Parts: sequence; structure tokens; C-alpha cells
Amino acid sequence: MARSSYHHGDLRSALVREGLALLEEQGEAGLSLRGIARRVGVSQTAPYSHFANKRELLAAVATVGFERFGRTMQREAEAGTNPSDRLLGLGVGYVLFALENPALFRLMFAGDLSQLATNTEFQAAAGDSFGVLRDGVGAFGGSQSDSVSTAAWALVHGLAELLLNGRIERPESPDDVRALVRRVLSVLNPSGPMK
Amino acid sequence: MARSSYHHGDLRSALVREGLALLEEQGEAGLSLRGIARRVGVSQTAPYSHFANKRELLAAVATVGFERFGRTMQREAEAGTNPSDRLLGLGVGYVLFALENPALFRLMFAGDLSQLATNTEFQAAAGDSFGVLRDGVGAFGGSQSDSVSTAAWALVHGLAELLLNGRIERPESPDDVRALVRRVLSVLNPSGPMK
DNA sequence: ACGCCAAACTTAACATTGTCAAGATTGATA
DNA sequence: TATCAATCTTGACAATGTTAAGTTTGGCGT
Repeated sequence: MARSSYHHGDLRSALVREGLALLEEQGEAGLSLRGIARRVGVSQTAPYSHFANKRELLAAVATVGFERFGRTMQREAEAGTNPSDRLLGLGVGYVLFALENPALFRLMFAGDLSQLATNTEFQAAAGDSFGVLRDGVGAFGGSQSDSVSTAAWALVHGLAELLLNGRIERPESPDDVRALVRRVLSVLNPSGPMK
Repeated sequence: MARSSYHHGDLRSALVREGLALLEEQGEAGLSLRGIARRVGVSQTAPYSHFANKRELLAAVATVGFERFGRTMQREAEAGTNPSDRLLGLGVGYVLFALENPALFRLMFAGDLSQLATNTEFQAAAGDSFGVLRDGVGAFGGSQSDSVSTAAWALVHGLAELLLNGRIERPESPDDVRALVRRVLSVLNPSGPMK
């Protein structure tokens, strides 16, 4: 949709939206500032009126990613009826999101974005999505809630990352994902270490 | 050290070596093909006599990384006297390596390198280093060895990644790393799920 | 209603990067 | 010792992130 007026009107949102689309289609490698601008139908430097640099645009894209991420986890968790099932749902949501949005997931956890302490929106969105996870684990972990929640988080995150890298064989269906997460999460011992 | 002869003599190794050095000094952002060539004192396109493209050079760098990675884990594991302590050592080595070589670790697990099925050296080095881990876990896990080893792997990998991203507070000393890994690994239940 | 101004957008340019093509150099091999 | 293929260089191209300087315009105060 070509615009008629000199001013776009909602360029900032459009850039983020097309950034997400481009990321999905071409992966992070094909995600250039100029490419996004081209796609929106705006000059190469127009984004600089809304973002200080490419990183800040990517942070905005990742922010939307975190919001979707949190919703995905919440949706999967709500199906469960007890704390244990809800934890499983959170893990399934975590891994499903990663597998369905590989490039976005990697962007969200890219090193250079995480150190954007300046960008409060990004930090807030990331914090919120992890809050969903942490709360779910809290209701599950027993005496050692803190260790258990850290362990569960690391577990699903590592699982997602290893799946994306092809180090662990990719499940074919969402049901297989569910089974895998269940199997792996089952080694967690909520009552703390034995000895 | 400027070279005297037209032929470098050992350019391939030099490129990988300086690539590692540049990666450590400047991070992945500052790791350019031309930068490495400049550092070695060779023309911009000289690397193309030894590598098909930048990715292949980075894969060679990552290959060295995986070799060091395996050695670090093995060193830490050898201190333990029983399977449980050895597993702990492996995890500590895993996380320590990530924290001490953040840029290299991220490169090793970068998405585009992992899909280099062509590069057999890279795949072999990666496989070997994970073999060290898998063997160590195998001697630990009980009835559900497979689930336990996958879980332990995902656990330490996720922990490493979350630490690098600053999502989990960074331990200050290697001893703190050891304590953290011990605490988190302690929720693993080697005898399988309870119910 | 009108003029102004700051925000939004464009054009032009620069340095840097990955990569290719074509040529120069040279060590080893026959 | 002549040659040839591997190694390295020069030159060039397109793409990218970013800055500088100029243009357009919607909305505000008067």
C-alpha cells in the first residue's frame, strides 16, 4: 500500500511490523534496516526519525516477540488444572514458541540486545514474559522453590536452544514437543535434592 | 610480525588464530574477514585461498572453540571421584567456558554455523565435545539415562545462555559458578520421575 | 484564519564489508 | 631447469549502517 501523503502517519509501527515479517521470511541475515524501509515504501533513512539506530529497531521487534512469547506460554499453561500440568504447559509454550519463531527467538536472546539496559520497554517486556514462567514454577516448586525455578527455566531454555541448533532431533508435531518437554521436565525433583 | 616472503606459509592457521584473538577483543560485531586479514598482514582477499567464504572461516574458529570446550569440561570432570561429582564437574566446565569465552561460545552455537552440514571438521569437533558430556551423564543417570542426559545437557546449556544474556545474575568467582551449578543440578532426579 | 516551527521524511554522500575477477608471485615437482 | 598450480594481490562492485543537509507538512499559538 503506497502512501499518498508525505508523512506516513504510523511509520514506527509499520517498521516493526515489516521487521517481524522480514525476519520470518528471510531470517536474521536478511533483516536489514534498508530492507525494512524499502518494504514499508519509505526512504532508507526514514527509520532514523523513530529509532536511534538499527539495534533500537531490532529491540522494538524483539519487544513484540516477548509479548507474544508470554501469551504463548500463558495460553499453554491455562490448559493445565494443577501446578504440575501448568508448569508443563509453560515449558511446552516456551519450546513451541522457539520452534515456530526461530529467528525471532534468537533475536530476542541475542547478546547485543540483552545489554540494552537503556531500552526500558524491551526490558519490561522481557521481564514480564519471564514473570509468567517464574510464577508458574513458584506454585510448583516445593522447599527449594528458587533452585527449582532457575533449573526449570534453564532446562526449557536450553532445550529450545539445542533444538533450534539441531543438536537435538526436532519433534515433528506439537504433540511430540509436548511429549519431549514432559519427558525432560519429569527429571525435575520438586522436593529438593535427595542427599 | 611482517612476513618477508610473498607466501605466508601458514596463513590458514594464522587466520584462525587471529580470528580467535579478534573475537575475544572485540566480540562478534568486530569480527570481520577484512579485519582478520589486516591483522595477519595480508590482503583482504587472501583468506579466500583457504576458505570458501566468511562462514567457513568462522566455522574453523568455532571448531577450535569446541576443542577447547571439550578439554575444559574434561579437566573439570577429572577432579571428581564419583559419577555424581564428575557430572557436576562437566556442568561447571560447560558454564565456566561460556562465561570465560562469551563471544566464542555464542559463535559456536550460532544458528548459521550449526547448519553447516558440509563442514565435517566442525561437526566432528562439536560432536566430540558433546560426547564428553554425554558419556559423563551416562555413568550418572539411572533407569532413564536418556532423559536424564538430555535434561542435564539442556540444563547447563540453558544456564550458560541465560548467564551470558544477563538474565541470571552472574557469579563473581569460579567458586560461585561451582556453587550455582551444584545448586541447579541438584534438582535432577537420577532415578526417574516419581509418579 | 494564518504564520510558524518542530517533527517527519528525502536526497546525497561516506566508510565499511563480503565477494568476485583477473593478474602477479613462487615453491615444488617432473 | 622449466613449468604449473597453489598462493597471494590489486581492483572493482553491490549492499549496508550512518551522518549531514535540505524539504515537506501537520498542528499549535496568536
